[in-house]
Amino acid sequence: MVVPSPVRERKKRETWRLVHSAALRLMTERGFDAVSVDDIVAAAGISRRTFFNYFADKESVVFDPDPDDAALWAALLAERPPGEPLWSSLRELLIGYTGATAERMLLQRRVRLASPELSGCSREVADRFWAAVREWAGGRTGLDPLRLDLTVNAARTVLNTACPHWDADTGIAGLHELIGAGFDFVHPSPSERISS
Amino acid sequence: MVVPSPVRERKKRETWRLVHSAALRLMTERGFDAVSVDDIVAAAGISRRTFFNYFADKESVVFDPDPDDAALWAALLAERPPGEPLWSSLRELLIGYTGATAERMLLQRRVRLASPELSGCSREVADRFWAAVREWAGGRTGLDPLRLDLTVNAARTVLNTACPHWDADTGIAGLHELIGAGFDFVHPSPSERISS
DNA sequence: CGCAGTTCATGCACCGAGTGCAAGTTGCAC
DNA sequence: GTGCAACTTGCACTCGGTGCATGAACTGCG
Repeated sequence: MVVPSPVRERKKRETWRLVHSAALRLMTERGFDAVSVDDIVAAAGISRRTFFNYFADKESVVFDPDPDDAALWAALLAERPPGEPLWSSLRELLIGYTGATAERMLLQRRVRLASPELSGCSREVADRFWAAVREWAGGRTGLDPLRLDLTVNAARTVLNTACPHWDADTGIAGLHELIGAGFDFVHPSPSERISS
Repeated sequence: MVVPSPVRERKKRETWRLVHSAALRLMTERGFDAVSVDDIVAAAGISRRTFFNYFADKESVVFDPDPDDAALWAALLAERPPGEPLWSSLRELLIGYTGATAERMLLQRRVRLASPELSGCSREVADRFWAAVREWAGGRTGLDPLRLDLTVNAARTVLNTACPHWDADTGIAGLHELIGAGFDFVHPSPSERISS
């Protein structure tokens, strides 16, 4: 992939957002299962096949990050100070990321409320995000792979646990409070056990 | 459900195990995606429709607990001493459960190795198990719902993180070592933060 | 401008997962 | 036995998802 020309890229992002917003609008109205891919492509004015060029599957249209998000989280990762403990970095990262994508967090929350059938699905934000986080964290700490994964996955669990407890009326600040409380509560720490 | 007659129940368990073992045998050979439901039912000698009477979907045949497991984990939960901290209870529970179902853990692990397409699927053991744990924990502690969920989900994360790191050659003892290390490392604790 | 190369959208045929329904079979209680 | 409930089965159908081949749109270049 040799950096596509800006026009193509712009169109792709436009189409992505068009399909995405059409899908989420329908899903907040009727729920995830009650909206078929054909409904989505009809509403978005594209072909069924094109839908699957943009999204690997139907769930992805809910959970995939915006095309611009990769740049966003890369920036957030880059601005973490060198010596900062991993757990603190992850907290700030999630605060920053959810803050910057607040509208989409709220949208996703609304879709979830309208779609109880999605309750088993654990990805509050996309897998690609966490893959990037995992890779970044791997190059920054002397932690062994097990503890590294434990830490990153614990952060993911904090977010995934906080989201269902979030009352959307409290706004993104309410979510941030829950995330903060979760990070304080879980807080993995190397061999700092209180009682054996 | 008014306690079914023993013959019916025995037959159901037999069929469950028949289908389950046929499915997992095929999947360890060819991988999850390369085995269709039709393959499974042909190997098990039942009808396609019956398969879906036993399993909600194809993934369930890998991850659903054995019919007897509910009794097993109920027993494990019952034998936790009254005053025991939740985190310790969860650790012992997972040690006990994975120990008692060691063969199936090893089988699942083999299926996963043969099926990279399952990597995104996060349920190392079934959802019903964790639902039962969550309910049990809820009646045992003064923790608020958020922290309760954080604790239970953290335990789940420990297991889900430990499993991919597990070298099956080390046997179930190797897995238990990883689980123990994970529980020591994560260890959610109410406001016991080391550094602000 | 015209041309070649690439990217992308689309239609089509197809596979496999999962469901609703209605009819048949099997164990159960009396 | 008879009647009832649980279970199995086949069938038709919907929907998610893919491979492929074709055509349109955008690209850089002379």
